[in-house]
Amino acid sequence: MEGSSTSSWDETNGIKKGPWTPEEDQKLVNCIQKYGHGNWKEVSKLAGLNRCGKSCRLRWTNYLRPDIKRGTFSEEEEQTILELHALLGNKWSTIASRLPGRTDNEIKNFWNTHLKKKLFRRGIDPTTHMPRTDNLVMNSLANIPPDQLLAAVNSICINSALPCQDSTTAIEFAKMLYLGNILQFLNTSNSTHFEQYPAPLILDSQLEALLYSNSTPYTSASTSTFPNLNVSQTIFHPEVEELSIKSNRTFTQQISDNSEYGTSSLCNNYSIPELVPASSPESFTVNTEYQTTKGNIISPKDQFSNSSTSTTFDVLGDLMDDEASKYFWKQVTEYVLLDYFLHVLIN
DNA sequence: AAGCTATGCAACCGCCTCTAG
DNA sequence: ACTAGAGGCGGTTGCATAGCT
Repeated sequence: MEGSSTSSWDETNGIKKGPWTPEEDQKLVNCIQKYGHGNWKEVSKLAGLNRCGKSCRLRWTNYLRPDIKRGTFSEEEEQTILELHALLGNKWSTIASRLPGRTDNEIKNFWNTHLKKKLFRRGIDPTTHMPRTDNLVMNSLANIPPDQLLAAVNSICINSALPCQDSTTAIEFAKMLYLGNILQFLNTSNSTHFEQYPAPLILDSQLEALLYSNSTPYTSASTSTFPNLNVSQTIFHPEVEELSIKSNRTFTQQISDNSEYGTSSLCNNYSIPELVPASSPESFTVNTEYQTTKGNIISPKDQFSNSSTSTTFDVLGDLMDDEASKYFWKQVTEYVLLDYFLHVLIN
């Protein structure tokens, strides 16, 4: 940045603006070493700089000051910023006063470019430092007639290993689906594995409005038909860092002999079959089990009496045409979502 | 290799507060 | 008590560069 020749001039005052040159820096440093910096307008004049006092002050405090610590923030510094921000909000100068050698501008930039995104990915609202599930959409679920919610959630979970039995479970499940959608939305830009399959879910406009405006009430299931819960077009993204599943799991496939269908690709702990439209596999089965954080191996049926460790996906038709392909991936998607949510419940 | 996009960060802008006259 | 100017602060912009297609 410095040394660039893109500086501009303030037409009205004949004051130079833009990036500082090394010569200007040297003049400013020499002047401050000689006279100090009581009056910035005076500093600018004494240094022979065509800069306003404000610009000189900023250059000194944010860049030239000898006690500035440059380079990446340490873990401790990061933690301090997080704690102080939770306490103080965007009081950058106050936060900077607790971090020797760091400027408010540097901390502000670090927050906006790194920490905010990090918190968001962890499912934490960077403004309130509270879990992001505590929002209007979550609360609005309680206003949807229980029977409609139950029906809607189970229509999404069709063929899944985990049908909801009551509206309370349905609400909890809907919340988790929603959370999954948010996480998936935040990470679609990194997805390469599924790019050949139906487009990943982008949050629909109504949901997006709820997220960012916090003003549109979620009306009713009958008119909205659960746009935010429409996971049928979603390919869940298993590469999400925060979702990295710590448990060991195995996905095995049972494939008919004449099928070319069955090459696999490993994504974190998931082994998901690649779609190779060729001869028709009749079905394949996913077997899964879970390891808790305490190391116990359990199966879904230990948690939900009607669940199974094994789910079979049927493939429609003789050929994997577009419709069959979509149907197939819909099932896989739902299963992977369920798999993750179950993991969350267990752990 | 060239063009495009995303990211990081220095610097600016506008508003607020403080203080000297 | 009032006012003008300087300093301080948080938000925003725009440029340089890295990474990707």
